[in-house]
Amino acid sequence: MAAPTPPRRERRSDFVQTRRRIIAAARRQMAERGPESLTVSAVAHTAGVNRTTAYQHFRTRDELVRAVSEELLAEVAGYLETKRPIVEHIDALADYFLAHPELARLALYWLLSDSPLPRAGKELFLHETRKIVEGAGARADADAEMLGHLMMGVAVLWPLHARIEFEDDTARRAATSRLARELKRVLLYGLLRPEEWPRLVAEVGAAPAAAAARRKRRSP
Amino acid sequence: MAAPTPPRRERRSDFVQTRRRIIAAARRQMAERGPESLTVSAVAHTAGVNRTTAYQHFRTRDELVRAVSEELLAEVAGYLETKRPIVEHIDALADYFLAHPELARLALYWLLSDSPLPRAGKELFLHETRKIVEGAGARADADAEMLGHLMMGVAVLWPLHARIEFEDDTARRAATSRLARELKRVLLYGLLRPEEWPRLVAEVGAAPAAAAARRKRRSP
DNA sequence: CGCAAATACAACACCGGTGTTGACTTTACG
DNA sequence: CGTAAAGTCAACACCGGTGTTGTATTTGCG
Repeated sequence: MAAPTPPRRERRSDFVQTRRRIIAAARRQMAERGPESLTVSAVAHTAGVNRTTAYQHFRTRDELVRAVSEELLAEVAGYLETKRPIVEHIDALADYFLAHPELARLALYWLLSDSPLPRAGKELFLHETRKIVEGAGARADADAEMLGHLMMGVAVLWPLHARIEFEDDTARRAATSRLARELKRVLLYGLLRPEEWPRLVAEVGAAPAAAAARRKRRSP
Repeated sequence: MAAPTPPRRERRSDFVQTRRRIIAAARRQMAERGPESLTVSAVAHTAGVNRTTAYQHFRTRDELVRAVSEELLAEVAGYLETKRPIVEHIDALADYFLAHPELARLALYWLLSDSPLPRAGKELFLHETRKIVEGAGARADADAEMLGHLMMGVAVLWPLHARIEFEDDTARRAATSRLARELKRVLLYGLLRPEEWPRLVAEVGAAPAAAAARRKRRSP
């Protein structure tokens, strides 16, 4: 009576491997054309698996998309863990996003169709900019959340754009490091010479105090 | 012999007006769900017009999308004409993009499916950042093209994101002006305090000479 | 061996779109 | 009035997807 379900033997190895193959194919397809246009038929085909087999692993198309999404999200979270503070790994991050257009397409998909997961993804991102702004190295009057949106814009759009703009991977990576450099430059020094734009300065306020001041105030 | 085509009378007024209605409906639909998911059926329906009538104006779905796209592109070009230098109209621009999510969706559509028009749209945008960088008010070592990509990212993503994030228009506009302020702030002063990030400074180079120097060199 | 899980395959019902066609109605204008 | 353009309508062929079902086939393991 201990086990009303007799220990059913399972051919786990194959099952798991097939599932992996399906997810991998789905992932490739999501990288190429986005989750919206993922079709179970195509996924099954490129996975070298019958369509009905795919339906045995994922009851609906949507379930498949969600499975891939969750896998991706976990991966990114894990990756970000290893990169602190991220401002010192901008190049690595840029390369990472460039190498994983599925992320960009997924983010877009989320953005365009308000599903439950997007919050998690966005928070993952904003969390990082908040840490920077709240740290000692940033200017005092920065707006972490809005800064996050600035960053998110590039992070999402660039990988997709680069794929189209540059044929070979070498050129893509070169352009990406150019972008990363400009990002770093802007973060450090800004773009405009304040003395030439008095009207802007009036709107934003004069050169701000440093965030470091806060820390110093705490432990003088 | 002057007129081999006898002056065919045309009921222009209705024809033109119907066409307008169809385009307007298509535009609304593109703003809501993007050009990919535009369907002639839905457009005809919301235009209060029979589906076959729509097909009399635009032979294919694609032709309809292209017509709307061209109209939009022309509009943006016209709008940008009136806003020089654009850095002094960042709020107006932000509001404009926020009010026209069709643009963002179209840009995305272009970005994701390398069609012929995108170049024109992207160039329209990069043209503006180039003018800024080449003007006297920018720092000397800015990379106009890459800067353009930074800007394009927000310009495209923010309107879509704001639509989802904020229910009412007031909140949307408030958040947008917050974003605009942060953008201006970053452009003027950057985000990071260089003295706290020696490694970044080493990568990018020290505080750069001003672009104005170039001008002064030319006419001392 | 023999069982059961994992997979394959074909057929089906269903959906929502595209683009076409032919016959009908409305309406402005010469 | 008569004509032709503009629009309506219903029906059709076609496509490519989804999800289901019933019947095979392979394969690992007790």
